[in-house]
Amino acid sequence: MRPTVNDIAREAGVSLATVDRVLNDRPGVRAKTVEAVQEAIRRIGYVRDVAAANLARQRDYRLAFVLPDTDSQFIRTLLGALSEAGHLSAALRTDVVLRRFPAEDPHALAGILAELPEAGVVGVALMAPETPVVRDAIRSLRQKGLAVVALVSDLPNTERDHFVGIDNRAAGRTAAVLTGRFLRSTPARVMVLSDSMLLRESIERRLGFDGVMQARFPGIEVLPSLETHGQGALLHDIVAQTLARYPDIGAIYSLGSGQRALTTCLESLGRTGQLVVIGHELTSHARAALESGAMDAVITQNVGHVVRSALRVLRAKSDRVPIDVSQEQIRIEIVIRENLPASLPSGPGA
Amino acid sequence: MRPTVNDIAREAGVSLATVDRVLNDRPGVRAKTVEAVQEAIRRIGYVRDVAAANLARQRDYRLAFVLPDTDSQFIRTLLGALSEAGHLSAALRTDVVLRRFPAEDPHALAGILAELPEAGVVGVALMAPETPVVRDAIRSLRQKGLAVVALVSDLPNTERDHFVGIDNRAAGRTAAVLTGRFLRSTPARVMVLSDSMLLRESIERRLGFDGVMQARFPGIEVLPSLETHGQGALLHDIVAQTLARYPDIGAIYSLGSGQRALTTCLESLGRTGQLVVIGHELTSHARAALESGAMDAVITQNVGHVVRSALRVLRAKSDRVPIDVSQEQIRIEIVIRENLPASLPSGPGA
DNA sequence: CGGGATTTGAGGGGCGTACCTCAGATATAT
DNA sequence: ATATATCTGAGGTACGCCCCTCAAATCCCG
Repeated sequence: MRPTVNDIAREAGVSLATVDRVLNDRPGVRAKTVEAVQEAIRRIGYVRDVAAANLARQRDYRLAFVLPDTDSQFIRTLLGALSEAGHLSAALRTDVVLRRFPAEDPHALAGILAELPEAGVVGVALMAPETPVVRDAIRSLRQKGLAVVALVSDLPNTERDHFVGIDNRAAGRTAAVLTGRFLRSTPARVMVLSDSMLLRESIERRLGFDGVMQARFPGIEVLPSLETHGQGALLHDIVAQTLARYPDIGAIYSLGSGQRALTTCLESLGRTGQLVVIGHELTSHARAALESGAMDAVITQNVGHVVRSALRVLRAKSDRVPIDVSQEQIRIEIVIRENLPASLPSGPGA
Repeated sequence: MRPTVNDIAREAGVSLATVDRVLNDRPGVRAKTVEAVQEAIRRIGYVRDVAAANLARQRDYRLAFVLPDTDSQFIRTLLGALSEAGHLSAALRTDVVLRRFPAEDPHALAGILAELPEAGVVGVALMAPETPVVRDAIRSLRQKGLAVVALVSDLPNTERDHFVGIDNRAAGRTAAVLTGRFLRSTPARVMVLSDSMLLRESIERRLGFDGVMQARFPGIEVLPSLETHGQGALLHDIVAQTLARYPDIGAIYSLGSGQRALTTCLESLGRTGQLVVIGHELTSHARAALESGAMDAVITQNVGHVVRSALRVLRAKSDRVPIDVSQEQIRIEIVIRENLPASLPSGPGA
């Protein structure tokens, strides 16, 4: 039988009211008595029944996901995972609100963040670049008692409680090893594509990639990153020109998550399957590319896991309860055609 | 505000008692009334508050993990994950009992399974080979209302509710692609090691491996599986002899999870780093081997995830509640040094 | 249409916790 | 020692649900 508050009271020789005051940090208890109660708690191994507590407290976790309003494949995948997690969160007295902000406008983002406390939100999962305004907005949220986690893209110099995502340098290193080992002939060049090199993820991946390439694959030359700004036509031109200029390109490393334009481009150039193609994020297009052989490997994080982890961490932080570190670690997954997870009925759609 | 049982009563124009009878399948309600109540439930979108229900019902999930008593690295890792999950399960009113059975004795296993219902167990996670006795034991458990999941090793022809683990054929295919692509020179042979080819996992992995090798890597010859029966000395002799006999062996594929003997053996032969070495299951030794470069890749399943998934599924089955398919899917993970997850303080000990 | 069987309603007690009030006990300062 | 401030105990109500009992209402059948 699990010990209850009544057991604590008996064990500590105090009343239920005092135990309650101690448990919930209410004032009006002598330090000595607090001590005695805590000692009793330790002795009998009491663990608060969170379910009962939440019931009594009428607690429901109102959490916000704040994402840029860009319409990338990755964001869609994330939204898919979020709506999927939403179905089940009813059972966990959690309700999730979604806020989008103009990708290039930190002030708009700060405004949105500032409105959250009034909306009764107790925790925020935020995917955004780190800027001074955002740092201030986060500090202000924390001071108001909200829990804040950085999602996918870390905000290391802010007061966020936690980061849910992967180490992108390690992801870049992983991509480099696969590229290097998958390449058959060794004096070769690698083309690197990126939506934008202003994004922290892209920079970090590139750093990791270059580090490994220099140290372990001296026969491979990595070209400077080519920015495509999410524009398919631009990407097509760049890739075609670069391939023509360097006939010894043996691999393409795509730093961002937009894989569709790349695969259709290679298709139209008749180069599908001739190059090692490695990219990031398992979107539905990346999945199709793996299946068709247009891509060789995808380095990814399990977005379902990311979303669920963010929810769990926000609840835990909001309860001031420790998190299970091993469960909340997001792995850098390597996906090839052979270990592609079965796709599930509910796609990344709306 | 989430609707409650009272809302159902009001909406359906019946009393609370009737709602309760319907919700909990208690007798004494006309079919028509049942219908009306269910209609009301649907209309207002009622979802039972499982936490409150469990509280009222004094429910605690008594679950059993039944594992062979072999002392392999993998079992240790599994036990580590289990004890880790145990810490946190207090909060989920779950208590886990562990039962070990003599690996080669299906009847002893059946006996252990048969005792579980009397011990108040409501769900079982079982890792065992499928035999007729075991099939019968599982059927009997199911008939008594227990939930049964197969752990790591599937029991496809039994009445188990669910399988928590990976598709080992796909895992073998994955290993094959990595082996084939990591190998530098192509007319080459691959040595295949296995603790025992009687285990379903080994057979399935081998099948997957061979399939891909034949189809995609015609220049690679895969040798017959060599059985080492968990004996380090035997493994040493076999590996040494085989390497001497076939100088063109370029890779070693280890079907089982015992990687320590292999790496020490290669070390003593002075061959570390010269061969592509790929194995299964991320045990602490496999982790060390990846870090030192003694192994090139490990195909694995996240045992922490496996254990937590088993617990969630057993609870869900026991509540007759649907499971979240995407969350319960166990991925085939590819681990190389670069994406090795950080090791956590609590190792696979005790 | 009566009588027995079935269905329904009303209500209470409980699960473990939160949060409130008020009276009484104890400590502290003067 | 007294007045005041601080601490403590007793008890109640609530959360959403389960499970039980008993009486009243309704049904079905002959």
